[in-house]
Amino acid sequence: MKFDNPKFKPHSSPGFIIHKLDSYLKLGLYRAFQAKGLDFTAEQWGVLFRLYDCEGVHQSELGVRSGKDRHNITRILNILEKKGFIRRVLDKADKRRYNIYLTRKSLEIKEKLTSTVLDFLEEAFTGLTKKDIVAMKRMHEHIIKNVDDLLSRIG
Amino acid sequence: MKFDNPKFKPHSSPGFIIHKLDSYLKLGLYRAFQAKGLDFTAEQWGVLFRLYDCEGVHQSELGVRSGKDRHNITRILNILEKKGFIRRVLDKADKRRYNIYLTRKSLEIKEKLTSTVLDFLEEAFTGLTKKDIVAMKRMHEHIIKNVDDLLSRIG
DNA sequence: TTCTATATGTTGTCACAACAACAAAAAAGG
DNA sequence: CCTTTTTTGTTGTTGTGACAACATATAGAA
Repeated sequence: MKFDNPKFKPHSSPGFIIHKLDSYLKLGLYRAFQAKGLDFTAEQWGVLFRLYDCEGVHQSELGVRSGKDRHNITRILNILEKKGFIRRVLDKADKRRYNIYLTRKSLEIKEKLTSTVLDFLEEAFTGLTKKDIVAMKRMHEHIIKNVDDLLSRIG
Repeated sequence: MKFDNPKFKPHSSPGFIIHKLDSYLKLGLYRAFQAKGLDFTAEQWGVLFRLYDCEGVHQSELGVRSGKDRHNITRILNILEKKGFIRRVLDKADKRRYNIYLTRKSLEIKEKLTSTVLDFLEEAFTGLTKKDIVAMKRMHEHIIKNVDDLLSRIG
């Protein structure tokens, strides 16, 4: 009964804080990109950065690896394609699939993107020790697992 | 230099995990509501629950208190009004303002909503101690402050 | 082989966040 | 008092997440 007491208030609810935290991190990273003339959202960066590791996979696979469903990956890839950062190539063996490849343009900005993200993270996590961050991450993953179990049970 | 090392991977980035955590908490709460026949998103609940404490405030004030800007609060209130959970009442003294009031319907489901949320949180945070949660929340607020400072500086 | 089920990707809808532009009302300044 | 600025709320656009429906292609079962 961690929450069932008279002092429970929505604005101090863990969910409320976590939502705010996520919003701030996304907005902060977006601003950090803007400040360096990079037109990227946190999600677009997430997908592109994932591609640096697994170029050539098809859309659904990329979605799984970057935590997006196939609907959302379609639209994020539309944007990245329009901006010239990725190419869709129809799979010869399975004509349902588009395999995704990087362009020269996206390879050229990889370093700048990555260092911007690292600088931002350094600043966002200033004052926390590595140990803190590891402990926090473990708790986050624990909660995710709890909710995942709950979702599986509900269906 | 907490992040600047060869092992840095996007899928283990704190931002990635936090985004996933936020998504799961919102989806989990939405499902928990659905399972009890309650048609509420996490955000709609957040605004309504805030109103239980400060009925009668005007929209922008409600937005500040529930962490939404005035654009988004307008749309969330549109939904809550359409569903019959709130009423907009034009302020006599300041005709720019709509003060927001609860309806009988929203008062009647307050208990059911609240207990659904508390049950969900209990389950989501199973395995974490109160001390863990307090420590986690403190870290979250610390990061939020770091990013907030950064955003103020960038403008 | 043929019929059915599944996988892949697209499109449309709704909810939400961030942003710009707008109208109306109030406040501040002269 | 009148003009300018600010506040309040709305609307439109874009990006994202969750969902449903769809077409096409592949896989599996009869």
